[in-house]
Amino acid sequence: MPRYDAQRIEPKWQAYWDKHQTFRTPDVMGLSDLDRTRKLYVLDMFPYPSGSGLHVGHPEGYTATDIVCRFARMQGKHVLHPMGWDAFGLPAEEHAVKTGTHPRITTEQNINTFRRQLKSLGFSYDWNREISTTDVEYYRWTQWIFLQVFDTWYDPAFEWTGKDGQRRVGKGRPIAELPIPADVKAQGEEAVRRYQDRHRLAYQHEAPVNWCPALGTVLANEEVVDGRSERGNHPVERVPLRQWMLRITAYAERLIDDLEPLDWSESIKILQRNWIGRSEGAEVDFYVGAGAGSVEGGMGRGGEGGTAAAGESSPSTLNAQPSTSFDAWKSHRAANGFPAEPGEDVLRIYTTRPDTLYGATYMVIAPEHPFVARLTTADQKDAVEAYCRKASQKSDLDRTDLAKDKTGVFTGSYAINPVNGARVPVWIADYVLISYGTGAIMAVPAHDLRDWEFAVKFQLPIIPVVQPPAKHEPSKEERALTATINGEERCPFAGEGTAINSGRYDGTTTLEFKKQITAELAKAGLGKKAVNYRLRDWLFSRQRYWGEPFPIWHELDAQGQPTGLMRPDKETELPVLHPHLEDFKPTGNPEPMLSKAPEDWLYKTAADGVRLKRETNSMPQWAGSCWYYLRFCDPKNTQHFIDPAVEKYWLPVDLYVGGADHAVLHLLYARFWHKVLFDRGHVSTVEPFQKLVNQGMILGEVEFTGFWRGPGLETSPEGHPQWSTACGFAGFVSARDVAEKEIEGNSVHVFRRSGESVQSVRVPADQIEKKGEGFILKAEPAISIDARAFKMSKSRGNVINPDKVVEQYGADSLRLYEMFMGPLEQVKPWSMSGVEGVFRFLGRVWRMVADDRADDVKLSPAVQDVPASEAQLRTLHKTIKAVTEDIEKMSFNTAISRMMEFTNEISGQEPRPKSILEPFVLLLSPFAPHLAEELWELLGHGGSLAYTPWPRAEEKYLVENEVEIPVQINGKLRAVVRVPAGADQAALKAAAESHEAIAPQLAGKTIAKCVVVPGRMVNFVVKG
RNA sequence: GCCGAAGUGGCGGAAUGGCAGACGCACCGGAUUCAAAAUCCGGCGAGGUUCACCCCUCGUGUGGGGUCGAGUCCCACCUUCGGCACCA
Repeated sequence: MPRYDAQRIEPKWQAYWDKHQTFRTPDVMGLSDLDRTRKLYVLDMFPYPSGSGLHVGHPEGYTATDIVCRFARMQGKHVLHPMGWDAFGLPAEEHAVKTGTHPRITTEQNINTFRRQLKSLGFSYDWNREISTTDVEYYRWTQWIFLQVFDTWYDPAFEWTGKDGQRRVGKGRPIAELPIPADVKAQGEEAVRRYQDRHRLAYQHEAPVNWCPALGTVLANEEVVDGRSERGNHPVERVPLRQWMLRITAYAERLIDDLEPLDWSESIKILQRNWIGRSEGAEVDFYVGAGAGSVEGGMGRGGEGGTAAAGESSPSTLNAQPSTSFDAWKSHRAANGFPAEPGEDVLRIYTTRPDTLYGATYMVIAPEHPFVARLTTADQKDAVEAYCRKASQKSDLDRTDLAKDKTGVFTGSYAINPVNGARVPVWIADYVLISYGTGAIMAVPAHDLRDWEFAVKFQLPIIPVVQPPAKHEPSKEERALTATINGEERCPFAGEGTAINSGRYDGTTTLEFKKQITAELAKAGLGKKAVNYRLRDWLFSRQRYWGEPFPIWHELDAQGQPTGLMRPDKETELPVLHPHLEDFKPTGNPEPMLSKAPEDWLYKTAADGVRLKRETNSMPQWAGSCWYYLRFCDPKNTQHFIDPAVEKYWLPVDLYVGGADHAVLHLLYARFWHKVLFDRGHVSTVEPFQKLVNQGMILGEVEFTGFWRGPGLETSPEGHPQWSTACGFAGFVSARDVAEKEIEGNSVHVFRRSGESVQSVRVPADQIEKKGEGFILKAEPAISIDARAFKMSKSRGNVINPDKVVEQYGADSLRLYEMFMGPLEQVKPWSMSGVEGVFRFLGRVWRMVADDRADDVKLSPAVQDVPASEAQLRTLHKTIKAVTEDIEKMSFNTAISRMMEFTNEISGQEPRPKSILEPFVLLLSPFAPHLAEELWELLGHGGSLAYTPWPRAEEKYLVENEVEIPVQINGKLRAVVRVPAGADQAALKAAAESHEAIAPQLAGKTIAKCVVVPGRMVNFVVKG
């Protein structure tokens, strides 16, 4: 009695594909046909093999790509479809801390679980190409690429033609080609090396890390929540540490520009553009002199005495007499131009509104700005130091969270506005970030909301310099900042208009003003046009064990201290393996884990006698995922990271599918590395991923939540309060009377009327009905209930385990259900009865072909070698056409409905011609490959159908003799007429007019107009 | 706050500007069965009308606008979800 038995069929075909290497991609070298129009590279975002195994979210994207690949193979495409593991990362290391198990062992176990699970779903990966970022032979090349980045500097002015044949400006060039200024060269070899190091795309920089003293370890950003450790809720400090940075900002412009032609959704492109955050404006130097006082001749350095001089300045008097040293400085600038480095006598600021320079009434520098000490006068010293200390302890989050309240402190010093010679006080405030622009701003309170807020709080002068357009209404935010100044209600204006109080520029429009003043400042050597990015350089080091070690050595002096000079490992010395560690306990200080390595790993003496210490930071998890798509093309190559001919054939990835959570960082980082490799001639395309699709998240089953006041609840075995009918209904309050509140970081529900807190409880669906907009309790219709699907999480207990689904319904059902749920890119809730539904469909397909009453597997007696009827052929070819088009559009849910329609129609018929069932099985095969293979075999074919040509929809079977055409009167449907398929306008109109339901309605009325669309519809517009 | 996506039956969803609700789930009725499971057939937006077949009105978040005709296009707003959030 063989029913549809997924448990029998699926392992059988998985073993068959394995044994026959059905999905093995032939090597490019062995291909006679290198026609690139035939190649298709389809890539899934490879998973992090976590200890909890596969999640139902994974097979969603993986099934979609698998369908595309199986479909493409049957259309004769040469498909590359690999899978691997993004296996470095924290959890394995944390497990090691707890149990002492080496992360490599944990990782291997997890990978084995993932591989088994993926194989059980029947994906057509070429498992010969499986790679893990933790493989020694893989990260050897990750380290190699790092060395390429290390060996590169960015020349923004370089004009060249890339491997793609395009002419462009700006190139990552070998460090050996970096021009060395004569004065640097004169200082000797060491100075040259340090100069080069400053220009590399991989460079070192002091940056704060999250150091948690209680845990004795450095934490990743995602392990820090609200300034405390996620684990244990201990305080986290920000301590500066030497870090590796990658100069991604050098590529910001190209990362924006090259986005344009890609086949990505516009919203992802916008997300990336916003992340890069390009802004255009000007850099302007404000003179602070040798302490903003007087300067005798030349451009003397500030020095120790500088701050004292500033202290002598009179307090905030705008438009005071410019000092003579300011004049001297200006003429020096006019003669020599705007210097690349600002020097010590000026504060360099960045602004997008150079047109508001006349309204600058003070300046602000970030607490970390290098000029803080210099500009602080003796009497302000204590206040400034206290402020900066406090600021350094705040995390970025604290600084932004406290946005409502501006803080700051006056340095005691003044700067001089280059456009009008006004003396403006210099303040320190943490609303200015050291990491953006120059870390210093000119404040124009009249036209900047933040500056306004600050100026109001500290009573600094506000000078309007932009006249709003005549019918300007202040925006919401502007109005919110309304303040009483000198007895007058005023608010800031951040928009564009015409200049006032701006000397000879009065009357100029904002746009024109910007252009003019930028040009004039440039001519006077006081400023220049500048572009800034919100994007920061990429902090590329972690203090972990389970990441790629850096192939870098630090030179040590006689005392064993690092000199700051570095030596990369030679290519032939790669890979740099992990040192052996006995235990994985944290170091107990902010030093990286690898500093616990044995001496012989940490130190060596170079041939020239210099003592060297290894870099002890490790690379972030992003590193391995930045280039895996390249390695998949040539995973076993021991000579190159990828063979150039292979790269040229397969790249770019034609379709890349993954979660939207990687829409920004992973894609940006990978694109950046790809561009560096392109500039250095290692890859032939500018972009790695031609088409990108983000699958939507799968949520848990819909839950109904009620709110309960007072006692009377039961307790679940896990100890959570629980409701059942036995509790009655008296304790419920309406969901619409409940508000969500944050109390000490936890969200709690409170009853609006009394403020008392209430319990949220799950209510079974059978207690609920729909009323109007929402849901209510059947028993208590006044009580409204929340209905929502939540993200799957262990704590909520709504996680669906794919293994269980496969066990109960089979992989084909899981695959089909995930595709049938709705559009791939949409967020959608899980529903077990939906799985049941597609399972029943597969059962119907089975019975349409196989005899489920026989004792062994054989064809249904209704399936016969008889010619198909016209109607059957039309059904088949309509289905072929629709399914084919839907797969091409990646509209898998509608493709499946089409196949259901076919089955509904054909399965009841007898006899069922083999000739229409066979093509149908082929249509089904990308979606439910195991069942399709089994039925294909049953229909008398040997071997796999994986390379059988895809059925073609033939037009001749699609034409209908008669069609139904809707007839409307005044746009409302009134009848349907049957007419011959090719009926022209006149015939259609005639048929419509004479229709028994229409004729009486037209009688005696004037037909004002008649719209006839052949093959579509007829509409009479009548009067009277 | 800014940017993006989306609001269609009880639920998931379908509809090149042309018959709204395909397909599936849930539910209801029937057949089969000793009975059940499984399976098969039928019904299923709301309201009205009718013995019945039929037919009519309303209906795609809200309000407006264009069109012979709008779920689809335009304007304004509301709600939900995602991202960013002192970036000068």
